[in-house]
Amino acid sequence: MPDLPTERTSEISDDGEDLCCDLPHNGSAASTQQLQQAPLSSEKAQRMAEFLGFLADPNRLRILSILAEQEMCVGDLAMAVGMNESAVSHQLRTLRTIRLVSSRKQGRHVFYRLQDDHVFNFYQAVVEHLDEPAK
Amino acid sequence: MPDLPTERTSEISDDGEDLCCDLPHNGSAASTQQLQQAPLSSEKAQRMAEFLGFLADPNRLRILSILAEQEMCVGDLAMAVGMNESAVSHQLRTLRTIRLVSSRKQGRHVFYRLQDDHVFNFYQAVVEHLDEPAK
DNA sequence: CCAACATCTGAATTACTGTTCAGATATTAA
DNA sequence: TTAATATCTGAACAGTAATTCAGATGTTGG
Repeated sequence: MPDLPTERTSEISDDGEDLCCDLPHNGSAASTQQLQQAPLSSEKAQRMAEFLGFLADPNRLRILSILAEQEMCVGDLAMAVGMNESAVSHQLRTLRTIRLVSSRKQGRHVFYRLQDDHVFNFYQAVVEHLDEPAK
Repeated sequence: MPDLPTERTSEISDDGEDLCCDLPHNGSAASTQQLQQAPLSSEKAQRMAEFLGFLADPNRLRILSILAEQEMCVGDLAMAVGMNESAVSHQLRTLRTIRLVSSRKQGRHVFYRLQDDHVFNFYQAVVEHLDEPAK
């Protein structure tokens, strides 16, 4: 894990009386609390984190990047991303569970594809996000 | 990242519809591989996963949701999200390290805010994504 | 100076997640 | 039917990440 060079360059030291922490923190919860809309509800934050978490894996992203182009079966996917089939199958189960992909069976093969345009669009958004220049 | 060691040596077995796996997988890579573009490079997938992974935590999202509204210091953030200050500080260090937030020091307080509009916009995109109806 | 406060840090514990392994299920050809 | 293929599954393992804890650093007021 990267570490930050512990930057501690502050010369400001006027008595910051004007903003929030005029009182000791643990006693003045109420006064502090009225200042904004509540943070993301725990429940919603949970859903968001879950969704992002499912996207936040290199191998899953590579799988999705392929499925964004074309439908593909498990074995070929495994080959394309360089994982063994069991691992791919596990990941696909995950992706299927949360409805990021759907599947259709044909003979002994199971073909996977992105669940819908919504998924595709979001995937594209992330790609473009990181493609941006001067990041 | 291991390669698939499984050996498949068999024959064609068509069931009337031809898509990919007419041949055992490892022999027919070329025919299978007419992907328009290679899957996401490992390196890029890694970066994407890293970025998404940093977002994929309920507490970090709640912190960001607050900072999307206004600058805030550590103690107040801790109170707002219901974590102790040490945990928040750890998370903020993470967020600072990857440049999702920046900070300014004022007296004994350190105020955090979103690093830039880019971060804000992406955060909003995720929020809207999950706000969508009939998901 | 000292005491209270705000934040930060490292280490340890805990919790989570992805992969591997061994084997189960299902489909098809011979 | 059996053998080969394709996929799936659960359990164990390994690596990673988040939280807690105890204490360190820096800041302000008395």
